[in-house]
Amino acid sequence: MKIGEMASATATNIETVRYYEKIGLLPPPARDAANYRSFGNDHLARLSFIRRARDLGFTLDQVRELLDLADDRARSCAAVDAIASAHLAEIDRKLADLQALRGELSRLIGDCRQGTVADCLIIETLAPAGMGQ
Amino acid sequence: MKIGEMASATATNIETVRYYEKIGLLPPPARDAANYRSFGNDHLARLSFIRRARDLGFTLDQVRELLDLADDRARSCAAVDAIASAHLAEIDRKLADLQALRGELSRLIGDCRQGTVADCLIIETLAPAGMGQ
DNA sequence: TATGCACCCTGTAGCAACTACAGGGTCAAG
DNA sequence: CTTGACCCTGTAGTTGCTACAGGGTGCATA
Repeated sequence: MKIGEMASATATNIETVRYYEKIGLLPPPARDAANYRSFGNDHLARLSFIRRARDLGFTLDQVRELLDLADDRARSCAAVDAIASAHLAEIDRKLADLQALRGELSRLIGDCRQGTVADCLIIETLAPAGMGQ
Repeated sequence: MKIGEMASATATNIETVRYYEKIGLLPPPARDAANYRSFGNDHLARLSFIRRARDLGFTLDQVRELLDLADDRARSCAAVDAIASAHLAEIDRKLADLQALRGELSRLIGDCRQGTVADCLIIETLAPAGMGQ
């Protein structure tokens, strides 16, 4: 199939497919007479894998590792589990950060009295004492 | 004060200070005889403002808007509130995404039987039916 | 006096993971 | 024969920095 077909089959941008090829995540496909890329089902499967892993928030480097591991069917699954667990820990860290942020920000907004900037508590919180007058 | 002093006073990288100047977030300071930047308290206050806003997750464009608003002390605080509220909504969106992701990923990891890759459920979930054998 | 060290300067390239052109070729339909 | 939908390569832009390379300044010490 041509690049447009494979891209839309995986809800991927055409440029992104070419980008994955360029960075070695997708092997270079055969070319037809017009020099158009000609992908097979193996490419489609690999691209689907990449997309799913990306949707789960894995980095491209992690995807690369997962793809390598997936190719070695006899190997222990432990390495796969390690990558996924590391990723989960990272997500938990981000969640905690974001939740703390949300708390601070919503407290700030809740305090807003809708007056002028001069006594805006949001600005006041951001500005160090004495700034701007 | 020189750049190093201001940077350490605000827990900012020296390069970041120069970067903020370059993109117009900090006004260019005076220079001394050796062409070193010479910052005043107004610069320090402005940089503190920027850092606090960044710590709250505002983008540099939002910080720029907030700084503009903060300078206009008579203006209504509503515009400030709008920026902060938009940011809060964005954080909530990210939180929801991340929580959904976390759920999927932890379910995946919980299912792992620690066998070989051939019957690894993580790989199986990522790979489309029939890939890799 | 030399020299070592901490500090400063400019300018450019790199990171992640794409996205968006510019400038061109190919192919089938009307 | 031209219009439109595709495809190609290659480069530059995005966000918010960070990391050099290659140089200058200023003070203390041997």
